[in-house]
Amino acid sequence: MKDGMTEKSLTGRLRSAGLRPTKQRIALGNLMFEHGDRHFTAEMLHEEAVRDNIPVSLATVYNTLHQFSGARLIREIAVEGAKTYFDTNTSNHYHYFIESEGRLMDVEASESPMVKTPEPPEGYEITQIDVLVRLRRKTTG
Amino acid sequence: MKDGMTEKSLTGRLRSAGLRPTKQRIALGNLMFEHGDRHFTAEMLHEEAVRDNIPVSLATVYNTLHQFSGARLIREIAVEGAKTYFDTNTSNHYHYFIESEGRLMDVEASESPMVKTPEPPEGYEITQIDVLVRLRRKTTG
DNA sequence: ATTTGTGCAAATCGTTTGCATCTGA
DNA sequence: TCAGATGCAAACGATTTGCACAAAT
Repeated sequence: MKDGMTEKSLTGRLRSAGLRPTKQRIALGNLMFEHGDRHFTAEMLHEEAVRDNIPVSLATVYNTLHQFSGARLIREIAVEGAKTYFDTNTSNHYHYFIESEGRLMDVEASESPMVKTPEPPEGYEITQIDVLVRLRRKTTG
Repeated sequence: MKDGMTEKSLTGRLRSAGLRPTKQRIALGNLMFEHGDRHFTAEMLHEEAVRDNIPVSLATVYNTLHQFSGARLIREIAVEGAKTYFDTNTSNHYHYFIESEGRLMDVEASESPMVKTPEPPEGYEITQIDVLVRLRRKTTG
């Protein structure tokens, strides 16, 4: 809403991906992208949409997230448990995960662990390297 | 079966963890540990047990895996999707994951990516760093 | 008009739980 | 004996699916 350009380029990116720019996809896209880099689950995004009076079903949120993921507009992050997280930052970067809060954060580039790409086994190539730095609240003392 | 020592020390390790060395736990422990480092899901281990005529329910397999995990005899690996993987190698090491096959492998120590521990955010401490190297079959050509 | 997307509810999948029964110290 | 373990089936939570209805080109 705050920025016509954002909406226009989102529409264009959807079309390039062969996705019709529907009300729901535009609205969800705006929610995802208008506040910078974000990490969320399908359920979180759905609740946010509902709070914003965007009529959209959870099934459509899942569809949209997977379609956006396929179009490389966002990416999935493997954490664990049942929940799947999504990230609007598709560039190469790593994550902190605070287990007790179920919260994901980007590792700042300056703090980013240096990962030397290993030699993959014969016949295979590396598609991606995920680094998850697990955190817990420091016990005072 | 092949080695009395293995079974004896497993019994001991179970006792130390406050776990009674029951038929099922011993049998599952032997399955897990007798072939060196292994990666598996609860369901894989259950099927293997059934094939070996070890009477054990899937619920008990889950219980056992979590108890062993709590006792640091094995560890969980976050991959993604619903499935949880377990690893008999509890030392610090990283993994390859072949998505198309759902298969996990250890990254050989010599090939291990060098990860520089990042500075955690204020008030938090790092409990673990997971590195998952995603692979796909190389297309010939 | 035709194709694609959406919403609902039911179905699925991995995992967990409640509870009656069994087992090991 | 009896606390702890097991097995079954029902319960669960996240995600997916089938299908009738609605919206986009």
